[in-house]
Amino acid sequence: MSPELGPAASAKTEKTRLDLVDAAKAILRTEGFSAATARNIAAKAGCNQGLVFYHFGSVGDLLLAALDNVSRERREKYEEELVGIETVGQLVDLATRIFTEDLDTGNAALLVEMIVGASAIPGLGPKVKERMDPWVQFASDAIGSRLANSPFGAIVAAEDMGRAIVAFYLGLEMISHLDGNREHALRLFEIAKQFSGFADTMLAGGGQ
Amino acid sequence: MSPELGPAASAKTEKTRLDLVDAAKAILRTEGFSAATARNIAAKAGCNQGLVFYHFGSVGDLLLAALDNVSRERREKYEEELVGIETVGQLVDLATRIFTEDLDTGNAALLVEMIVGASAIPGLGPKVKERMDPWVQFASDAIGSRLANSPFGAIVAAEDMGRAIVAFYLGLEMISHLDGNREHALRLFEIAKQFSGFADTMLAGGGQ
DNA sequence: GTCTATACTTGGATAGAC
DNA sequence: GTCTATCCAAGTATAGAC
Repeated sequence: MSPELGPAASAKTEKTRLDLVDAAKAILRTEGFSAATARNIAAKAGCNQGLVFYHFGSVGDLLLAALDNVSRERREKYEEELVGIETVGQLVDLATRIFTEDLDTGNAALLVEMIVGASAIPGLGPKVKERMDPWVQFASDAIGSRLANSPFGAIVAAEDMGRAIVAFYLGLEMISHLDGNREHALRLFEIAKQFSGFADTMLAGGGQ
Repeated sequence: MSPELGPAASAKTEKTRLDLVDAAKAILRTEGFSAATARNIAAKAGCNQGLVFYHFGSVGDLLLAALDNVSRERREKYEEELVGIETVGQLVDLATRIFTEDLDTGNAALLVEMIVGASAIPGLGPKVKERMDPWVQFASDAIGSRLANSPFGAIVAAEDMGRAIVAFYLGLEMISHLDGNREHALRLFEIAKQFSGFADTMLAGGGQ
């Protein structure tokens, strides 16, 4: 049989690509942008450094592929979890779960590293921004549809609120990361939970 | 006259040190951590690259000196502005002014760059953290003394609130920087201002 | 104290063998 | 498609002349 370009052959090269993406994700999560070099990533993927450039063209493009991968995974998962959420209390619970998970897996760190690290590679900034917008949108949608008819909705646009939430999320990751302590951040979610009861009361009274 | 180690001689070397610190600040503010190399900084300071190591020992220590310098400047300035602040509305006004200024001067960017970039240099993280703590403290003090007697004060510890504010501040800088637009962030402060009237009413009623 | 020169290291990227 | 070898650029840091 002649060497095929069929499923078997492409499956192997696809594995290499996936290994590289996974390795890039792992390094961004645990060691940060500055450690995400072609050599480091390839070593973790168990393949040669040159393959980064063969498959992705540049280190920057591999990192973008890693960011895309994480974004897709998270989006699918959390959009599923969003259905059925009614009260502000439930929304805060979901936000707490998302944040805790992203903090522990390192997904939040990956996001921060890519946003801040983007300035190190010319032209990377706008591409990272494109990939961040869906997250602001997700937060806006999650909150907006539930507060539009409330007193809050009259004052704050959903998009502004979504941006505020994402900003808070990113900032909390930075601080938690810096002092190596997630408890401070998690306590803030407990406080939000306490206020959510108050918010639900207002929504029940002031809604449509 | 023999070459003195007195005021004239030390004044010149002091100028070199200051030039290096100023250059480091400028580069961190406008080009970020990854561009803050000994060569870049020395070029901007108009002196030789080797002087970075002569005066500061390493690039990391020069960057810490730059961070110290910015922290001191800001602290002196803003503590002065804090006296006489009574209402939550005034507090929000001050916060807006601080944030706007830090955004436009690049001080907020410098802070973010140092926090995130710290992981690139072994041992830098804890030293940056030491220099961040006063900022959380400043925010805690500013808010804590004014809300301690309110319904909020019963639920939220001043330190938690200070951390939340700093996290929000850092996150807003990241997002504003990424999409090159400060208007979105500033709109959130306008919203906070609208709510501050509500808060002041509650404080007037609920406080001693 | 400041400069030039240089040693050493690391990282992006490509060429060419297999 | 994957590997080895290599080029080139940039960065930290030091030695030694001035």
